[in-house]
Amino acid sequence: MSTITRKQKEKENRRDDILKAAEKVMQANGLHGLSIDLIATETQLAKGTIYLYFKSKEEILSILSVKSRNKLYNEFLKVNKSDNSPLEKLKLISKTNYLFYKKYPLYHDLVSLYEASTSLIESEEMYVSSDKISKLVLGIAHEAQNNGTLNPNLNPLHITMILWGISVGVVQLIKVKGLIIKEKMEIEEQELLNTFLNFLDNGLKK
Amino acid sequence: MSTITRKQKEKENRRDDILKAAEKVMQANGLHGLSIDLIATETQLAKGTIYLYFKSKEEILSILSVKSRNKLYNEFLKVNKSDNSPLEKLKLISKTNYLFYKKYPLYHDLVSLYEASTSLIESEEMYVSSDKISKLVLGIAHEAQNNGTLNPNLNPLHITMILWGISVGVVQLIKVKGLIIKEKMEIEEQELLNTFLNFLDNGLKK
Amino acid sequence: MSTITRKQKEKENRRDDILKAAEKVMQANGLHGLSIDLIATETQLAKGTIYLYFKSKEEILSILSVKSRNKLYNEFLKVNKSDNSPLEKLKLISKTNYLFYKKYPLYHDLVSLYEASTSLIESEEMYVSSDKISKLVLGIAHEAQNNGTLNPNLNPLHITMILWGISVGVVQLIKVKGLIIKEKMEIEEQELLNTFLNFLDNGLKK
Amino acid sequence: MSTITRKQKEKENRRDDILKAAEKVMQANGLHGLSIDLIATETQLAKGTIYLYFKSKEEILSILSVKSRNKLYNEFLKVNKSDNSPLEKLKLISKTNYLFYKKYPLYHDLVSLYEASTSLIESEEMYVSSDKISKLVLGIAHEAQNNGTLNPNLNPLHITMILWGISVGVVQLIKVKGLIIKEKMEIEEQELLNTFLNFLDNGLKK
DNA sequence: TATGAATGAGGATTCATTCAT
DNA sequence: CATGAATGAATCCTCATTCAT
Repeated sequence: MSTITRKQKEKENRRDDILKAAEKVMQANGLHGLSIDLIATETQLAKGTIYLYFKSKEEILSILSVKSRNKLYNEFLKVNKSDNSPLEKLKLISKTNYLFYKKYPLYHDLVSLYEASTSLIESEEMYVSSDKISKLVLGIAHEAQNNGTLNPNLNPLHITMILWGISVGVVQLIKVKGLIIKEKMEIEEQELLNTFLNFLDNGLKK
Repeated sequence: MSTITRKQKEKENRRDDILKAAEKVMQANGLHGLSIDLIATETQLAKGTIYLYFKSKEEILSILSVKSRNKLYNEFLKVNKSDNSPLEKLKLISKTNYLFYKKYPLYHDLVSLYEASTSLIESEEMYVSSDKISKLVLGIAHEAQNNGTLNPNLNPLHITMILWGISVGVVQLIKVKGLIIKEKMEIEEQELLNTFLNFLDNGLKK
Repeated sequence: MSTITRKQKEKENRRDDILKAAEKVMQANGLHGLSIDLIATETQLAKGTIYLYFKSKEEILSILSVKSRNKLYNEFLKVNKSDNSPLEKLKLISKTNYLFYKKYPLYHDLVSLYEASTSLIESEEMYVSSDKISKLVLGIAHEAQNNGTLNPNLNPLHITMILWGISVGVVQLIKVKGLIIKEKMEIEEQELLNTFLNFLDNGLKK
Repeated sequence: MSTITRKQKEKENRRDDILKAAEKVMQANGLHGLSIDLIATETQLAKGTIYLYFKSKEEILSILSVKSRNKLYNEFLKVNKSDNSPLEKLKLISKTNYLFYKKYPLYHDLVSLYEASTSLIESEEMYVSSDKISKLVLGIAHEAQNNGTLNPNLNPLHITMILWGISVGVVQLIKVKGLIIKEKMEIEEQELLNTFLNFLDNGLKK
């Protein structure tokens, strides 16, 4: 391995350390609780050093957002590899998004950060990570169209985007209104999800 | 008009001026770009003056959020008064939410601010303005259930929440991914909406 | 009664109202919790009106401080009129200062405000109210000197000032360290006072 | 000297610079005239820099208050090491307090700040620095009790507190009324002090 | 006289980013 | 590469006082 590559690897490691630290900080303090200071403390690096590896705090957030989206993508891949029917898979995609939120709340927040705000720079990587997901879902939607199980009124490309939008929306709802839903309306989260999946089934199928 | 009422009216006007200025600032700088300083500049008032009319920045945001939600509520009321079938009304509620976003993007953001964040105090007014909407939609859902047009798998209360979640989600999607959707996917927003409404129709009906 | 005098009387009343309100505010919020705003609210007057009767917040404090000192003076007068021996009276002066603090904590604070800080303007009235007390005590000290009960090493004028200084000092101590004295040192306030009075007796007598 | 120690020393120096500046500001503007802005100006540092060394304005005041009390404690220690009788020492403690005020008026104010206000946080250090003094004086009082020179009516613990209270009180008196005492009463400060010490002697001894 | 709206100088604190070493 | 001290713009909020009506 050449010196250059080794150095690059070391640099990569440092970057990873910093990103890991950033995650840790956010896990403890929430998305908005992230500060360069805290990352520095966590990594035992100097504040200035962080800036040798990332050009801004926003870049860190961007990268973590991409990572989160990739993680989610992997979950979606599993769904796609399962031997469910295309239509079933579409529903599972949505359900998986919910489960992802329950399992990795921070990663879900990071995915949403980009999905639901304009605060992050539009990078190529960002776009790719998002597009990958779209392509995957789109493939499934096409299958469903081809085997005639998808409601013919629903353009596969359109429904791909919509599925994403509403899945994010429902999780957002649960996240923010969860307490009210549970305590004032006495709705169990699980049942709400089931109703949503029922509705989804209804809405998608022929 | 008595002096007292005139003075009250003037005070009301000032409050309105400040709220208008706050809106203007947010229109230019985004929800998070609001600052008392900018409001002061915009209104040509001293910073301290703002505090004669509102006790904190948060109060301003709260009020604007409630106002926005009430505005949206009024739009929903119109839908409810129309002579469409309950099921049709549910769809229209969702569509109206989209139209509201197109017409008053800032107000839509303000509605979401409360829906999607924990940054605002939970005031009674806040809750009421939110609850009013839920109640309205729930009423329609019950009608749809009663006349047998709502899919019996869908609990009216659940579907009320879900309808809200997915409507917000789809608008979020359009807002954030609008450009990509249009330029990279060549989807017309209008058609996307139509597909969504089709999907909604399918999903809700028996 | 001429119009002028009536007006003056009304003016006096207003001043009194304002002063009363100021006291009330301070009773609730402490010396530093006084603000023109709160006085205005309490009196149901406009803020500007306060300034028609007093030229500054400081003037209000000054006057209240003088009043408090006069109130204390009256207590001292009673001591002087009692048929105790001069030496006994000197001790009673000090004890009375303590009792005054217990009975009217606010007035005591107001007396101290002037005694223990440079924040107030030196007005003639201020001086007089202070001087009156000195004169009174000085008279007693002279009596004690004349009847040979006062330690001849103690110049009456000097001891007058010292008596005042240490009396204020001991109350200050109790006020600020009261809790520590009681809880950590397990000293009863009453006993501390008794020791002080014993010490005083010892220190003053021949 | 290792790099680490040198850096620490530099950091210590900066802290000292800031504390010195704070003292200077207070010397000019009084205890309440201290502001971070003025410290920044005085040190030629940016406002934010101050916060690198101290977490709040209050911390600065706390530290200076503790420092002052420790300085006073050292003066008291000298008294204790002298070969005066215990009773004499008690008087010297009080006199030293006065001399301390004359030599370091600001430090005296800072000692009093804690003694006479509730504005500072009760920190452990704060308490210790105060307690140390009490303990010292208490030790002397016990000696005086044991060798039979202290008036048996005076509980040592009580008299310790009282001695502190009256010492502070007399200095307060001189500080605030000094001018009046001198010009209107024509009392020399020195003689007033002597009378006080005489009184003290009388009061304490058997 | 009375009002009370308006002022604006302060004041404390935070934090992403830079730069000399 | 690494450091971490320094920056300073930003931000919210307070309150005694003034002044036009």
